[in-house]
Amino acid sequence: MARALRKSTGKTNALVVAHDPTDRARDKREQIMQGALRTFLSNGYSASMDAIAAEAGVAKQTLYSYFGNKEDLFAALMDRLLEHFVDAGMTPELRALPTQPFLRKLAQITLSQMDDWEYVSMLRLVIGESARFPQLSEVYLTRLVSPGIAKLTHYIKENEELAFGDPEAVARIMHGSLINFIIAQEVLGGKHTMPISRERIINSLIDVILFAAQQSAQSR
Amino acid sequence: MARALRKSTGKTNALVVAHDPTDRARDKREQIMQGALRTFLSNGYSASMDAIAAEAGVAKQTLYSYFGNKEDLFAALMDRLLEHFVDAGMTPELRALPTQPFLRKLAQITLSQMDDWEYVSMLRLVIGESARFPQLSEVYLTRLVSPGIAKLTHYIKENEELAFGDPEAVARIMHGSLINFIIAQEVLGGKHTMPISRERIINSLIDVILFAAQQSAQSR
DNA sequence: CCCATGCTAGACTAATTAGTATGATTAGAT
DNA sequence: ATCTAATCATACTAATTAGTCTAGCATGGG
Repeated sequence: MARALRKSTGKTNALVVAHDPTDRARDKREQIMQGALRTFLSNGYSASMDAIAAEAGVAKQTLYSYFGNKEDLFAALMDRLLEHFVDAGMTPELRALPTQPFLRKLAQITLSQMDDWEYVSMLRLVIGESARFPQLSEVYLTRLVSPGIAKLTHYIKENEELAFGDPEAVARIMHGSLINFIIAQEVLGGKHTMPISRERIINSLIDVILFAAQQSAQSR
Repeated sequence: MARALRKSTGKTNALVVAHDPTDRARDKREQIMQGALRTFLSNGYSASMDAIAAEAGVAKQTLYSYFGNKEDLFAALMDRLLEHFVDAGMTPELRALPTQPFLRKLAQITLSQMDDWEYVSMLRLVIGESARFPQLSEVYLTRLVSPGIAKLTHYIKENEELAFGDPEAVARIMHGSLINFIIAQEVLGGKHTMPISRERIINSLIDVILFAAQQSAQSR
């Protein structure tokens, strides 16, 4: 990407946002990505370039001057989108909580993504296009899923209240049950067909994990 | 579907399978559906009618004489496919097993679907097309997921070794963690990116559930 | 003031696609 | 043998699509 190094050297226009050529390009690029994001997330990869240009409020030619072709645009977009969802999680203050509140908070944060239309659409897109774009799935797994599981695994290992024989497997089970809840309820519309509150899922998950941990500790 | 009631009244050809007009139509229909199935599962709904006709070894016109249009064909197909996966499960001999072997067997059966290309492709398709064909997701949830969870919930309720406060939530967690394992490992290709054996998942899931059940029973 | 650059609008190409039409071929029923 | 109905191969229409091209417009830097 031809991004010059120089920063803006002097602005002229007071009303409009400053427009260094570099800034200008960055803004256009951003504008395109916003429009493309909405369009792809709404319509899948089959969204037309005309529709994207219209949604972005940009000439079709401009799309092609910023991104060589549809696939490049899609790839760049999904890359950025996934980056955006990379879990900041496992913050120090979260880590400082006692086990039960920690697990509850973690589950709540995970499930709060259900309310994010972009996240839900992204999930559908990643799964739906996983045959055509295996690379996309791979990035999703590598950037989002794997680190999340790794952190949870590490937490379980470090926490002597959670003495499981196979921390990684337990982490995957916890994480998986939550992600699948999002898929069933939001992606597939289960909230209409077979609804259940997320509190019930969270409570039972925590109960099961903590009870099992106690028993596991006892039986060693 | 114009299926005449009369059965075949006399066969002539010894080599070729008997061809009552009715049987003939049923065979053609079957032939079309087989081809359409492979094509849709490989390429998603964007599979072309020409490709389907070719794969089925049938003239395109014949597709349209059996199914009014692409969407009808797709709907009929997915309907039948989902029907095919409706869980026979929870057989009497399974039910007769002690709790631990029962849960293990149930999990094994669920995860054995990972090895079925049709099942994995169906999952991808149902999720991927859930925005364009919400009806498809609904049928999937109603026919496959809901009954499975209901049966497991019922089993938990009836089994005094599994005294959970919220059997349905626990059933959903168990089921969800297994389905998500299939999605992550097979649909998204996690078996290459972040592999883990299904035994570890099954063992940990059973451990967690049984330990939690013991503790739950103790603490009441 | 002028010019370079990026943008726009819209026409255009070539390919693909759902669905239709046609005329030939086949095969079972009488 | 002949009639009928299904099927086939193929060509066609109309719509859509990715990607290109062109000519004009805007704007900020000199």
